[in-house]
Amino acid sequence: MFNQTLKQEIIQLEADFCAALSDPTRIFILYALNDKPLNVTELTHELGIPQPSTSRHLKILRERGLVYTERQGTVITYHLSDQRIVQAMDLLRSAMRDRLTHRASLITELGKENV
Amino acid sequence: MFNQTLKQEIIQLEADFCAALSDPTRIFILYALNDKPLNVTELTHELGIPQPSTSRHLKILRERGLVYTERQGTVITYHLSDQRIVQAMDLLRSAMRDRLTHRASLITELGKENV
DNA sequence: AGTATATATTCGTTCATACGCATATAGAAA
DNA sequence: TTTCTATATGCGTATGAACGAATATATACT
Repeated sequence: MFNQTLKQEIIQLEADFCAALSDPTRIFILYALNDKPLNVTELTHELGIPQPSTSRHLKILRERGLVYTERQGTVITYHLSDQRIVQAMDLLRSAMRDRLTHRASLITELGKENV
Repeated sequence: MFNQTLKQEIIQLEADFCAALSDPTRIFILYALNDKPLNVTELTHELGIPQPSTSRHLKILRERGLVYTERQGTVITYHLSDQRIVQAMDLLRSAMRDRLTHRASLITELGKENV
C-alpha cells in the first residue's frame, strides 16, 4: 500500500522525465548542451526557431531537472545537469540502431525469398 | 542538407522511442517484461486495468520496437526486445534519484539558515 | 458450423502539448 | 527614468494521446 503508492510515484516521475525527452527539439538541446553550455540566444540560433519556443522548451527541461541555469547579468546559460541523461539517450539510440539493422536484414532476406 | 535531414529523422525516431517511455503504465510493463515474458492476460492482471487498455499500450511499445511478440495458439506472449532499454531507464532513474537527494539537502541547508 | 477464450480495434470524449504571435519582465547602461 | 538587450510568459488554436465502453477478429475445440 505505502510501497505501492511510492512505487507508482517514482514511476510517474520517471515518465515525466521521459516525456521531457520525447520531443526532437529538446533532444537536440540536450545533445548541444552536452557539448558545451549555451545561453538562450545561442541555442535559438543553433535551433533556428523563435526565441520564445526555445525558452518554453528550456522551461520544461529545467522544471524536470534535466538542465540547470547560471546567470551572468541578463544572460542565462544553460547546463546539462547530469551526464547520465545523454548516456541513457545513447543506450536507447544504440538499441534503436540494432533494431533497424535487424529489420533491414529481414527485408533483405525477404527479397531473396521472393526471387 | 542530406545529413541535416538524416540527423533530424534519427532524432525524431529517438523522440518517438522516448514518447513510448513517457507513460507510467508502459514503464511498468517494460519492467515487468524485463523480469519475465508475459502474455496480455497476465499483464492485464498485473496492471489491474481493462484488457483493451493493456492491448493499446502494448501496441505502442510494439510499433516502436521496444517489445516483440511470440504466439502460441491464441495466447500472445510479449518480450522485452532489448536489455539496453531497461538499462537506460535505470540510468535515468539514478540521475533522478541524485537530483532529488541534492534538492533534499538544499532544503535541509535552507532550514538551518532560517533558524 | 457454433462456442469459448485471447487479443485487438473503433468510437467518442477529455485532457495535455506544441506552436505562432504578441507582450511582459529583468538587468545593464546611458 | 529611459532605453536596449536577453529571457520569459499569455493567449488562442490545432494536433495528438489516453481512456471507458462496446465491439471485432483470431484461434482452438466440439
